[in-house]
Amino acid sequence: MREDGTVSGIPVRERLVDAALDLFDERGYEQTTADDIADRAGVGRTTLFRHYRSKEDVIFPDHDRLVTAVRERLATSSADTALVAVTDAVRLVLLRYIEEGDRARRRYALTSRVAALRDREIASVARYQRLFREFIAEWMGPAPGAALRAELMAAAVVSAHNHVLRRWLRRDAADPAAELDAAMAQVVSLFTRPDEPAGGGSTVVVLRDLRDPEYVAATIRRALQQA
Amino acid sequence: MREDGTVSGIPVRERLVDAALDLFDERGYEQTTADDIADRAGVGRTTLFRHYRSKEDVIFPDHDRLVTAVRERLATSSADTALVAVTDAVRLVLLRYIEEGDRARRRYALTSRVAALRDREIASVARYQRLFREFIAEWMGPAPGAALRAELMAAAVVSAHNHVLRRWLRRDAADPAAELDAAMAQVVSLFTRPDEPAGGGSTVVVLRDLRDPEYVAATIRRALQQA
DNA sequence: GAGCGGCGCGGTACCAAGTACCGTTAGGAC
DNA sequence: GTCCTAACGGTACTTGGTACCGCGCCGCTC
Repeated sequence: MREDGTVSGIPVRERLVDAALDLFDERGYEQTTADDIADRAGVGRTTLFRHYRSKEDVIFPDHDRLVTAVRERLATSSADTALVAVTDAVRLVLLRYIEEGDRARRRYALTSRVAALRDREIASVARYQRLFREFIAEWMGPAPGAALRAELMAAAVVSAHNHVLRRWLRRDAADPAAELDAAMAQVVSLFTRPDEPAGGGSTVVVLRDLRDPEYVAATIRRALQQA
Repeated sequence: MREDGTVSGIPVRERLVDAALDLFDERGYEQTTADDIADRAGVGRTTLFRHYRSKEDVIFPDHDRLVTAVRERLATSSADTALVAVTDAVRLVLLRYIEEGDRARRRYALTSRVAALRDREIASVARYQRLFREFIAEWMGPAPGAALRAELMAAAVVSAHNHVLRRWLRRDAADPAAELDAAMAQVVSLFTRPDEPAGGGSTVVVLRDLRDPEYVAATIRRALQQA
């Protein structure tokens, strides 16, 4: 208990987020000033800007740390496991949003209504996309056309993420992690096809439905012998 | 000739753009105030905000009109010519940038340095992407998985555009229109393949380098047993 | 207990973007 | 000339964001 009357042991940062979300819902984003948020949280305006760089930042997750986590996950991968690393990394982001639960959904409602917040969210996503683009480009190597393929694939990766995330936010996805895996499998299958020079001698096999493993193995043998 | 000394018959909007670009180069974006820009253009600050919604807007193209042009181009298409319309529409955007010539390159240099301007550019691109997503989704119809495919394809379309545009901005593209056509052909070929539903129990295996077929077969067995 | 140093906080003052409003002036129609 | 419109400039205001200073609390040491 403090002498200013605020009884809660809730940290200042959390109180600010709650205050901001409540006020944005009540009056709208533009109609809410930084003073309003600070007042409701029971702190001074200075304190708000000490904890968050801007009024928008209050309701957004800590993208800096998440980007770092993604970068680190990508870094711990060899050429063999590159696509696994990408899938893991993008799942990292999705799970972080899901952990937020209701807060993520309230933010989604806001970003749907307020252009400034939507732009902000998009800019954040672009940072992830850039990370994936650089990683995939390095993985693909300097082959002709690889730069474009890397850019397309990175865009597809974050789009797959966004697609599943939005479905979860709208409560249309019962098992978002599984949906993300499926979406990522589709992305991977899109960009790793045997037709073109698919980079440096990669072998891609796509099989419809689950078949007898021995049949699969035989198919693989044939495919490899053709290559 | 006017009595305030400004001799030029150059329109106010153009003078403002030139003034802004010059000042951003000289002092940097943040170090340049709206007053500075207006002063150099020989107008009042009020006039600046009459012509442009914000300080950033001064150096960006009129995306509102371009978005409208893209929407109109997309609207005049049947199901048969949908992909042609998409290619035409995205070429429309590329050509508009190219028309700007040096101005587009100066803006590119700025967006590379200034985060606020980069975010702004990204937000603009997102609007085109949304347009393409909605158009492609409608074209693909309500088939299962179409929403995701539309999202992926829209992302690929704008990524292809951005890739070629950046190459032209860096003077790496001699014939940007041709490069865009090639990139768009690649995008279209990516998303119009006969194999299809990669979601319904398909198994995708990617192996880097050519290895012993028996090793590959063993890997496949393991993968299938996990599934 | 007395001193002390760091840390989180609040207050004030300031800057710059953007808005609202009002008065002025140039230029065309009649 | 007169009236009307449209574009411009100036002033004042709101608000996000920064810089700076001073205060109180806490734990530490002596």
